[in-house]
Amino acid sequence: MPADLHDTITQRLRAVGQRYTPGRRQLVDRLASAPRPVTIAELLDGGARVPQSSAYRNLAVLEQAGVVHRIVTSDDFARFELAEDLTEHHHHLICAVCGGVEDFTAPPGLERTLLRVAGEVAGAAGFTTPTHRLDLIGTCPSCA
Amino acid sequence: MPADLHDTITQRLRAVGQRYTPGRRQLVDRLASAPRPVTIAELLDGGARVPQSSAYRNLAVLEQAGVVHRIVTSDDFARFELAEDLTEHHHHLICAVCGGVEDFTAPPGLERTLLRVAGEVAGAAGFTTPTHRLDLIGTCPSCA
DNA sequence: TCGGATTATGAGGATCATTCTCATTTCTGT
DNA sequence: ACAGAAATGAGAATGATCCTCATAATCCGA
Repeated sequence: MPADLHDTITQRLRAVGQRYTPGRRQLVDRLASAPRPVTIAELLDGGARVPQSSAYRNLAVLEQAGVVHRIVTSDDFARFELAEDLTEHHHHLICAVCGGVEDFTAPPGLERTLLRVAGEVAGAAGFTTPTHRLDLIGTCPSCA
Repeated sequence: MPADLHDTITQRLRAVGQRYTPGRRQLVDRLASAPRPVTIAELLDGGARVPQSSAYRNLAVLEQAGVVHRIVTSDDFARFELAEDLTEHHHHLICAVCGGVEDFTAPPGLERTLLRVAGEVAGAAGFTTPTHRLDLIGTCPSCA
């Protein structure tokens, strides 16, 4: 968590004509301190009073600014995390039963290969600014 | 597309106590002939009359039987494709703007590495029967 | 092959995460 | 401080998805 995290976020919000308000900062703090992607329900329940409509609206704004990333699994709840370039590159281990998500980091060799292949394949299909997402799907211990 | 595709599907449905009815077969045929994952809306619009509630129910049944796979992107529409072991192992190129999905196959070397890493990471986290999903995220030509 | 039990179908209604509306509050620049 | 613009929050509206239930199709034993 860089010391200038909030400065970086301020800049990104400015770039899309948005302010870094207290409510948005509160959301960012929650996401930064969570060890895994967080659902809206978790944000609303977890202590601090965050109005539902503001949470949705501000997460959408933060997503547009490239500050947060929305993750959709097979359950009905979207999950949010800080954008990778604000934390560190990682991937997800997803439970096919309950939709739960865990973080993990891949070995450097695999990442290198992924980066190269992503560029090649995306280029061939005419896609621009490619990034990649690697999910491992299985059954988590509590659903086994 | 194996000649015994429908036999295989019949067996998988039987295994979960379900029948391979004409309506379900129609859905499978649609998915088998599509070059990319298909949305419910595309299934409903595309010529043949498929009642909405039956489409949802039967796709859920086929998913439980391991015959079809549900793909969720950032837009509001779930997409469906035949399970990988009924077609061939492949991955997806997803447009971050419109949510559109294209298929692609990864080089064998990358697949080998992915398989190994998936087993290692999932095992360490206590996840069972791991599989992997590699998505390349970018902007498609029509959204660029 | 026939009848009865079981399962699938389809039309419409219900659900619920998400998004929108709008009156009020807060911020920014002067 | 002030005017204009943007953000907030409570509640209503939206819409993809799922459920209900009466009808129709299928299976199976005799």
